[in-house]
Amino acid sequence: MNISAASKAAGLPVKTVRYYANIGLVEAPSRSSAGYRTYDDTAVRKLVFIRRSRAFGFTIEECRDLLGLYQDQSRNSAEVKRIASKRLEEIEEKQRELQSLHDDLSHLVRTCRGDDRPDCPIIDYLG
Amino acid sequence: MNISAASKAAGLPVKTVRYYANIGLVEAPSRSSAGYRTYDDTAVRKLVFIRRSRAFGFTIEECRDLLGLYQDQSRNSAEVKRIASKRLEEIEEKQRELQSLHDDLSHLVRTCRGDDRPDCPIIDYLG
DNA sequence: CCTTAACTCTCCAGTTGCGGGAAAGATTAG
DNA sequence: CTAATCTTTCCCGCAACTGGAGAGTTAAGG
Repeated sequence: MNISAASKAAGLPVKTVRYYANIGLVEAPSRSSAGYRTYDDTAVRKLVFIRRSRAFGFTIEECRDLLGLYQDQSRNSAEVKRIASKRLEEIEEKQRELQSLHDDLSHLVRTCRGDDRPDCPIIDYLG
Repeated sequence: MNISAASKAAGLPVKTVRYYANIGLVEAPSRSSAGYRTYDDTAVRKLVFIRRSRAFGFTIEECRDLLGLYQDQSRNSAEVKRIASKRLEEIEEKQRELQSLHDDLSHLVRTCRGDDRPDCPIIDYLG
């Protein structure tokens, strides 16, 4: 499988697939005689794993750890849970932050008339 | 006022104050004979305005626009409202995204035993 | 067999919004 | 007078890619 086939199978851009090997997140693929990267199903499965991990917002370093656990048949699920819980707390923190921003900004937007006059509670709030 | 006094008054790091002038977000401050930047209350007010705008998550370019409107006595509040509404929609989009991630990830975390055995619904989901 | 399109390679630069740190000059306190 | 504390400019680094240049490779069609 060449890189574009692997990228389609994994659901990742070609550039990203190369990038993940460059930073050592996945092992460097073997090469054809012309120097083309060749991928097998195992490599694609790892890429899919990373794509799904990234979709949860795990950092590359966290993906590295998760991928290690994925491949470790003697892993402790506690370690996986620890990493996931940490991410969950970050998500909850971000949610609180966004909720606060939303409350404030939506109030301002509602009270702004939005016409051709200069009076504006949004500007008043910011200034 | 030297830069550190202005930075304290504005609630922004010194580096950030310099950065905002470098990218032309605020006008370049006048200089003392030794080349030190000097700030007045007007300059500080603009920096505060930017800090508050940034706190809402407006990009630097949006801050540039908002600052222009702030200083434009003949502005239309409609323009301000348009920019703020756009940001509000982004916030809401992000909230939906985070809610979805939260639902999925919290479910996985709840169902993972988190012990010394390898079985793990989180890994199963990602793999 | 030849052309041409599509694919792949490496390398470098840019993105956003700053932060860190070096080296050099200015100012202030004691 | 000296030491500490500013301040300056400059350049690098972060996260996680993305875009593009320039060069080589391969597959399809005529």
